[in-house]
Amino acid sequence: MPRQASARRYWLFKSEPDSYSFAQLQADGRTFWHGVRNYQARNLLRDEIQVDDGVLFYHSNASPPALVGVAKVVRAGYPDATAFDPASDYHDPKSNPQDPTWFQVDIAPVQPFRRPLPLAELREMPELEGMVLLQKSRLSVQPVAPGQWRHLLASGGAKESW
DNA sequence: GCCAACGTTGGC
DNA sequence: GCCAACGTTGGC
Repeated sequence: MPRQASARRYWLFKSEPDSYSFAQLQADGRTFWHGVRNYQARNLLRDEIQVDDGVLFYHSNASPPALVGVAKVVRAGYPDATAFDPASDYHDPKSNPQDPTWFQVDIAPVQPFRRPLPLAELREMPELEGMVLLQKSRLSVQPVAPGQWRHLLASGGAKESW
């Protein structure tokens, strides 16, 4: 049974554009969001993030750091195989394939913001009071409240839905 | 490049 | 279980 539209949830994924940019996601059409090695983010990837959820794509360590586009979840959490690969930068020798520690989801691009929203500008928006990104948090996968989502899409000139 | 904030590790 | 030391993130 399909979920109610009201059950769709929203997330923010950070990526350094030098390693993986929104433009690259658009070129790829879809990607495996692998390499997350933080337990709080892992819990979201494994337990909370569902197909069709919305994703805000954030460029960290960029000039300026900014929200740059909208993506959607196309596959829910499953084990991150790079953890088992000794040749991978993300190899985790403590992770057991029988009981994986690290998870990933797949996302696909929806559309870029017509106007990227720099972090400094986000900090000025009263609508974003309490947003995880603006708190002292280094979480690379984090929740976004529905009101914040709507505000950000409107501000960035992106459509409400897909 | 600096460095503050944060998360993880490991000795005890 | 505490907490100091260490490594990483990420804005500036």
